[in-house]
Amino acid sequence: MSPKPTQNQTVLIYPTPMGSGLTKVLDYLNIGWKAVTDASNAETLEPAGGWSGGIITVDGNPAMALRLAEWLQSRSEDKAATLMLTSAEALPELADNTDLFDDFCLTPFHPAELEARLEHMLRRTTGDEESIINFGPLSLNVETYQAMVDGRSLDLTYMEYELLRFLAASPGKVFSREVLLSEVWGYDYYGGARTVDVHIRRLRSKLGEEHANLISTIRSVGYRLGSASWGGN
Amino acid sequence: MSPKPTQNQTVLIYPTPMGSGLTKVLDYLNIGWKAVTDASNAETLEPAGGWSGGIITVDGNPAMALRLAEWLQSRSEDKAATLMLTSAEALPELADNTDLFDDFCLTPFHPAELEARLEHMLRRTTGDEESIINFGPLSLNVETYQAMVDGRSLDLTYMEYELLRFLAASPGKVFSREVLLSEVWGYDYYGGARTVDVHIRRLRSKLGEEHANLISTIRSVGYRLGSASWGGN
DNA sequence: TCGGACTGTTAACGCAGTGTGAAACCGCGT
DNA sequence: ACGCGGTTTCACACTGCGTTAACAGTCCGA
Repeated sequence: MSPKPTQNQTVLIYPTPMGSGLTKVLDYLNIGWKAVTDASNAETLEPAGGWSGGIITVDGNPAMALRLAEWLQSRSEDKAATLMLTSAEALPELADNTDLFDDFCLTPFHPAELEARLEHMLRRTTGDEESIINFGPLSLNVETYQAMVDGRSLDLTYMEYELLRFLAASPGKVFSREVLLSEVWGYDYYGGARTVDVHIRRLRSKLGEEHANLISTIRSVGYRLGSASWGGN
Repeated sequence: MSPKPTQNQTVLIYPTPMGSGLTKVLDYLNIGWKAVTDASNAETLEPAGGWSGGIITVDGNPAMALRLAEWLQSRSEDKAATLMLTSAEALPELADNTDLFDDFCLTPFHPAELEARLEHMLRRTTGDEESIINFGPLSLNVETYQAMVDGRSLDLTYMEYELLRFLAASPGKVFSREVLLSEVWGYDYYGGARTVDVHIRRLRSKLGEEHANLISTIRSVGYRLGSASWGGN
């Protein structure tokens, strides 16, 4: 979909401090990161949307590294994207725990290699799934009934979700209250037009102050997803 | 399928002649191989069971290497196990065709690295008939009908197991009660929708207080495996 | 044949979600 | 400045949905 996904992902780094080579690659790929010292630390530092993946160095403290990998694996419900950094000497350590990570990279690494592995891995887990509607910072997963803004997951009720989904299906297009009532609520629904207003309001408030304007009001016409600057269809 | 594949597998090697380092690793892992010169050659040399995978060197003739990888990919219906050998210079060439292979290894390679990658890859493709479904702290062994949470084994009844397995097969996806009834109970089952609720409840209670929220309710839609928010809630 | 485990049904209950009215608020034209 | 139609916001009542517990039927092994 989006050519260069505005990386809202944050990967876990172990240990701290991290190598400068790693920093450069992550910066270049525009991947957010946080370095942690152990599992409990990883828990407290966990970003709102959860860890997108992890880059864990084995050498130094293999036991802790493996424990972290395991924790990360069990933590994330969808497939965890974990990459292990290891010297050739520590490789056998990994060979026995091949199910704790997705990929590994020998140190010292060639930046291009790490880059390629990271891109490959993150693309994989970001999952080019279908049935995902994206619109600006908004992202609706129709299968899982989950909604996100800026990587922060929203907790929407049924009607709110349906309404937002309908609007997002035709971004930029304006819908009158009558149309919304008949399309979202049901063809034979008979109710006051206030109903729509209130649901729009609840949506806006859940979107947060900063994104409330994602839904714009067209006075005496109806509502629309997207601000005026967005070219509709 | 095959629990421990007594290596009857044959992997495709390109180009010929191959490096002696590669030979050693393959011999050590007891993996059969045949070296080919091009795609048509690969077709005539193809073993009875088909290629189990490929190890393709990019440098020298990148175009042919990519063509071979593509051929191999299209040849095997399940995911082809293709490993590319490449120098750091030729890496960008690969980065644009990331869907043509499974993994790559920089040359000159450390034998232990190649060994680890091959094992990981081959285990993945041959043994990917993993009869174990993992989801967060949950783990279902389909063959033995055992379920575990946090390493603690659950004893589930038949229906409970079937239901949980169905949910775990598509983690995160929401299923309506009707779908669950028809998919889990049977195509022509006619019963109250409450039946699903009750089984969900029994599952939750067996999962224990701490993990009851593994199954989340989507009001007026259905149920889903996975907590409401992707990270902490 | 009996008994226990598994499965499905029913009904009561609590509550989140939803809809409604009214009041405050705003933009816009006169 | 004023007033009007429309919109936002709030509080409240109600409905429908999910949860839960208890019960009845069924299957299967001892």
